[in-house]
Amino acid sequence: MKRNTIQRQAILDAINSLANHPTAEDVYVQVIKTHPTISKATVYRNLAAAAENGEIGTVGIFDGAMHFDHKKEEHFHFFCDKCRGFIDIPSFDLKANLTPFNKLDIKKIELTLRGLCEDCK
Amino acid sequence: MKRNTIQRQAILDAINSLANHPTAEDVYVQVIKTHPTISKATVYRNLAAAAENGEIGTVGIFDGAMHFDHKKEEHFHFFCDKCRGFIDIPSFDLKANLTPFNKLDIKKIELTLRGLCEDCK
DNA sequence: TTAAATGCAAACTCTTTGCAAGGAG
DNA sequence: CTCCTTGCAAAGAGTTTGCATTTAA
Repeated sequence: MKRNTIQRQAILDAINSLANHPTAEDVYVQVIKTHPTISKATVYRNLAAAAENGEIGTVGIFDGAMHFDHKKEEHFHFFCDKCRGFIDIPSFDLKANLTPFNKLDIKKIELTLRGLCEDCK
Repeated sequence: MKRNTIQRQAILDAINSLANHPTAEDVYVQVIKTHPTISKATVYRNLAAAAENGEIGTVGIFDGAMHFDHKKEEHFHFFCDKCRGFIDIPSFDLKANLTPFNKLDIKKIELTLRGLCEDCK
């Protein structure tokens, strides 16, 4: 049975207020501003559980660390190889291109574009 | 000036003979069959250099470790969440969907589908 | 009351790095 | 003869886990 702890709420608030694509470390740094005694393990545990439940999304591992996403709906990402930031790309339909693979049970689509963003190019 | 060492050649041979999407560990295990004294650090260094040069590709981090790819041409991947294996998906054109983002300098497209493969579903 | 969640520290895995020795060009 | 590359071992980073304690329900 999942419990509504102060820590859990603070972590979800943090990921929403960042509205970024933060790592566990980013979330931790944000949370300790208001809850200075929280443990980093609690941040990891809650982020993993929230991602599992679909309460938050995961972007993937960039620069060595998993990045989480406050948006739950399917969308794609552009990752700038220079400033290391993300830009959201709205989801579009790929099904027509995947009909030859209709034997596969596709549950999730992860599309990441890499290159240089407008400011960095 | 890049040198043609025995180790470098053995590592490239290994990734081609595996023809999989092996991790550095997988490549190491393959290489020590014929070169038992090679160091794992050498495997990591050569894989990183080869990926940098475009001699090999990278698939991304799955199950905690980077997976490399003997194929250099752009293509996509399906990753089975049960058997943890990859299936190659031929590249298809996404440009039409990305015209609203033509300010971005897109250098690489990484598309990973996740779900269950034919055998696992 | 009681089982789930926390905090802490240690452990774990993958990867990188410093340095002396080896080897390709 | 150079200096790039290797092997080794240690370090590093991100993440997970064991366990006693706390706390939500």
